[in-house]
Amino acid sequence: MAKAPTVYDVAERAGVSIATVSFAFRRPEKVKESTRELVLTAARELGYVPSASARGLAHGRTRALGLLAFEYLLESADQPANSGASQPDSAPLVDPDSDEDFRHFPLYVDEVQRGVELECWRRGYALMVGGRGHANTETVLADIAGRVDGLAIFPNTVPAEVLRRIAWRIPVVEMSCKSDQDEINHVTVDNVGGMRALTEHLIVEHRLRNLAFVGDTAGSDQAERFQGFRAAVRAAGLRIPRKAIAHPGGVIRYADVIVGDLLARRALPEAFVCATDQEALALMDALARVGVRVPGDVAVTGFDGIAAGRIVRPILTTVRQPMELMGRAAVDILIDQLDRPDQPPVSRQLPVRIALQESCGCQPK
Amino acid sequence: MAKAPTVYDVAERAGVSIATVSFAFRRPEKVKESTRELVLTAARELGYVPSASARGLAHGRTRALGLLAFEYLLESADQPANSGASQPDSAPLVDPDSDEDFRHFPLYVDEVQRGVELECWRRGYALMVGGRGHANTETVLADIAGRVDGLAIFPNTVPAEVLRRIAWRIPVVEMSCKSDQDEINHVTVDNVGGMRALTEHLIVEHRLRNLAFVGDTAGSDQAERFQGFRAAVRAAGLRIPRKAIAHPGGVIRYADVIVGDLLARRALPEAFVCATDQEALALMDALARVGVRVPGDVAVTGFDGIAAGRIVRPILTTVRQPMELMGRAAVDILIDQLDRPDQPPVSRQLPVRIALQESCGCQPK
DNA sequence: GTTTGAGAGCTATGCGCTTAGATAGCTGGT
DNA sequence: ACCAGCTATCTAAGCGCATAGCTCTCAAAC
Repeated sequence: MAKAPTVYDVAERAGVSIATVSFAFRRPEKVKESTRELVLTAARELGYVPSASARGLAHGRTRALGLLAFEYLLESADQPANSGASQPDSAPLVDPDSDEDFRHFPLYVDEVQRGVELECWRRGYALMVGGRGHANTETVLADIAGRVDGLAIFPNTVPAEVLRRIAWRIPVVEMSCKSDQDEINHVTVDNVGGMRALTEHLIVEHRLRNLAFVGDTAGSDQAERFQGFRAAVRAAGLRIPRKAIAHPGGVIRYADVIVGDLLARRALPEAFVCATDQEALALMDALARVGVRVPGDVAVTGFDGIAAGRIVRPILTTVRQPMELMGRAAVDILIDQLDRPDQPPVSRQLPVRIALQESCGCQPK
Repeated sequence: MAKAPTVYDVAERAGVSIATVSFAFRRPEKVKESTRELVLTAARELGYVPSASARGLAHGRTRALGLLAFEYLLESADQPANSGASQPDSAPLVDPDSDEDFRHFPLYVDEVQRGVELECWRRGYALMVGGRGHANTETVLADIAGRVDGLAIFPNTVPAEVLRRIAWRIPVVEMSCKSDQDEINHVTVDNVGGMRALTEHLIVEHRLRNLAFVGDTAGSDQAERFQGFRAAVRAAGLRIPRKAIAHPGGVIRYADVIVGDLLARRALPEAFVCATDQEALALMDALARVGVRVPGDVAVTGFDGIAAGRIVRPILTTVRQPMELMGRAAVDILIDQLDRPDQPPVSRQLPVRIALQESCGCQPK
């Protein structure tokens, strides 16, 4: 790799000062047309590419936003780059059926991330995505935060304390509902309303009486969904479950245990209303393994609207979040705060949609 | 936003020099444990976050890689951030069936991108993703290139000339088959072998004789697939189609026209072997609209293995690329070149797998 | 008692760019 | 002939960090 040419090289070649070179790129109107041509030509000939580091340092702005990705699946993230590449010349293998891949991607966060990307580009920003990798979250976060003008993060990925320190310097937007009073921006969806409407559907249309809520309710979004569920159950005059069905190790990993336990206690409800699609899918798998039919024996619903829910049979009934829109809204808020600093933190709520499919007993199409 | 504290602020507070602050972070072994504590405490209290711009400038390395995203769908990318967010308090709408979203995401490139991300993080790099937005490709590319230590790009997104200039400064890897002799790295899949195997399947298992290849064959990957198709057809002693079925405006957009034309000429083949999944899906839609049944009247196959192919009925038979792996391999190559400069360009080919599903006439499961 | 050498920390410089303010070259009015 | 008012360009001062090379301290070695 040759040493990269700098403004100095371009300036020398074009016979102007470095200031003119800089202006030729950033303030075309401040430079006479002819000299601008001169500079640009010299730059092209030398293969000059301005250093964003230097610009960021001098200007104080990087024109990049950051996103701390949510790493839901560290196991898979740890696979080395060359696994599977061992037999480059072997005959192609026939692989009749595998939807396993789509169980892991794209998830909720991936679609939100896409929204973040698209909006960043539309607004002329670059996007820096960071992930945990092997380092601890705080290190990675600082790494990203040091490179960008604003930061978007997924819920429950960063300690509030750390977040506050960063929000003190650059705008930060969290893509989840607001927890307590914080000085961070938020993009949320209508968790309560969505889950309430879905639950009402089960009660009114499918005449189900014995509904169970499944999922970890620690996250604030999940808690809101549980709240929406209870509101619907209460409004229908049904018995309100004290608590959600869950497992300390996570519903997804221990779906079999949960199902086995309910079966043993002959306590299978008429419907499993799950806090997330992923939990619903894991539960449907577990139910299938022990021969419980969905939706015949029991209805199952999710929340999010991930692609995997459309691939499985029965298709998952769920509440679809406007994921791309959430990402876009987050970026919109960040850029807004950059353009007009010292604004109070914003909280923007987006609507959701109910997607009635097969797993609740509906016959779509 | 308060002004961000710098090494100077931290140094002053900790009562040391800025060099010590810097060392405390980057070369922990060079400062005494106690002073390191002192510095880190001061840093934490001030909310110090090192500026990556400054570090990049001083050190010459950014520890970030770049990816120029492929923007297959500029229309959708142009939607503003607040569309749809207008009625935040309205009741959730019921939306019985919509898989439209998954027609656009995730596509082939999105899954590759995910591989790039995961591998970057695993290796301790951040990833800068750039997209066209409104600016022209060259501008955006320079913007990204100026920020990173290495660059990954999708095929046919950047003029070779521009690429060469950048590759002269930082390692570049293109995720497609190598076109001519160029000095950039490549990650490829076995386009020829995969398409040949799939075509053979149609000929041998389904006893089809009249096969048509559909798709733009300008891209080098697509050309290889066409080549694999012809090889299989020739080996079976069948008539080799002179050229692929295509349309100047793109198969995807003009699938209806193509189908209408074939129908009018009564020239419907027994199988449409498409160069990409997206083209296959567009074709299947067009066929459905005019009442041609798949796979009853005609078989259809794709290439890529995108999620949307699993969502439609019939499920699309296709050749699955190891997309995540491609992304990982690209990063692997880049980091390798960074660690050991002045190596010759690499080209790594990955194997593919045939996914036999419903659209070719198979009965999976 | 003097010398050596190994820490431990500091000084000083430069990375490549932006930009405020200085300067030089014109035009046109008086 | 002189000055005001432009315009086009330049000079110079950082931006925040990394690091080579230096200084200082103190203990071990002679």
